[in-house]
Amino acid sequence: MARTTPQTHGEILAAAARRFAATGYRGTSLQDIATEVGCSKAAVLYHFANKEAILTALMAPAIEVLRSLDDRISAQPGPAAAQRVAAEGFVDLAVRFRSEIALLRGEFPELLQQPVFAHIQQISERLIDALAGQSARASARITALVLLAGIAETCGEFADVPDQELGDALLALLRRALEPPVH
Amino acid sequence: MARTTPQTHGEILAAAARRFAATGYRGTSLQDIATEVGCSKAAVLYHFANKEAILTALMAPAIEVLRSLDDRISAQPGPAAAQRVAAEGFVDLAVRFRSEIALLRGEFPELLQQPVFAHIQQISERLIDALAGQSARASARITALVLLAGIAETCGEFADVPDQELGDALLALLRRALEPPVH
DNA sequence: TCAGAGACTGACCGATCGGTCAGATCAGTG
DNA sequence: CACTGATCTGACCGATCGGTCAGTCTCTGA
Repeated sequence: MARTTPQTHGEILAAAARRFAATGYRGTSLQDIATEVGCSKAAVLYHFANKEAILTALMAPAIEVLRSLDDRISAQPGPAAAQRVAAEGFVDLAVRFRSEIALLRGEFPELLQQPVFAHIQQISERLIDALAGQSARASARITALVLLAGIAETCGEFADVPDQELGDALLALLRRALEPPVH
Repeated sequence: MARTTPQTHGEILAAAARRFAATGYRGTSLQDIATEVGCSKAAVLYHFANKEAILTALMAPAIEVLRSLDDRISAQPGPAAAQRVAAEGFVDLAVRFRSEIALLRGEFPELLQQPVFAHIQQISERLIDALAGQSARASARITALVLLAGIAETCGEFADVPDQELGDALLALLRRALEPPVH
């Protein structure tokens, strides 16, 4: 059963992604991942310090893109421009990283409290502000939060829809649904 | 420590609702609930057959309303009427039972597979069909799913918003966002 | 007075969790 | 040949999980 290939690291990541997507982060044990890879649980923990490190490695690229989107939104001159950039950027992120986002499905609240995702919560609040057109109206904030959560929660379901089509549908939805900023 | 009052049943339900809302169903242990009530874990299991029975008792009223909404939608003469009834009925349900729905946050996928919620999955698929105007277009189905999931996932966050205001905002959002049925 | 029912407790069970550890295997290097 | 470092294993750890069980306490009605 000894594996001579040192590519186990990548195999573990791929297996973990499949299991997390199927049964969630909490619902997946290290033994589940090890079984899927075909190695021992100890081998998994040889390549990764702990279970959280596996999730971190899987989410790192998406988090980096989210961070840069946050910077771009902050650099916009006004609420209207910020809303447009936020909508387009978030849809692009959701489409490109839908499989990664799907890993977090239903566990956003708990997972966001882990130190790795410490900044994400603040970023998502700024994202909601931008989508709501910096408006303090309750309806604008409700709309923004529903759309943000809805897209994040469901984008993983559309694995069979082409990027272009999914992106167009989501962007059209945001354009119809978001309330224009008061000026 | 012996409690002479036989109202523990209700206290357990209330405590479980608080804990489930705070840390989710999986993230709440029977011991957590018992500690919150101020009794032993065995006492909790004296009043309820098992952990799932507590969740079932908490969700029963909301499930009953969802079932009747499903019936009302099926009785509509055409896609346009069905879409309108589905939108209004779902918003009403989300607003009235937002605290109950919040208990399931992030655990819909796993919880829906439990026998208690066996029918819910089919009902929610019919709900999506109705909201999508019975359309087979991908964009219509994407829109319906995003809105349904977004509302279900977030309605618990607006505990401080009055029913009327929340309902108006959500219904207005649905009216703006949903694609009209093809006829 | 006392039997019995309802309410409840503490101790315990097997299973599973994330994680540790000593050691085995093996390829490469001098 | 000896040695080293990377890879991996099986056995094990303490903690926690949902759930069981025998027995205790209190109240009530005959």
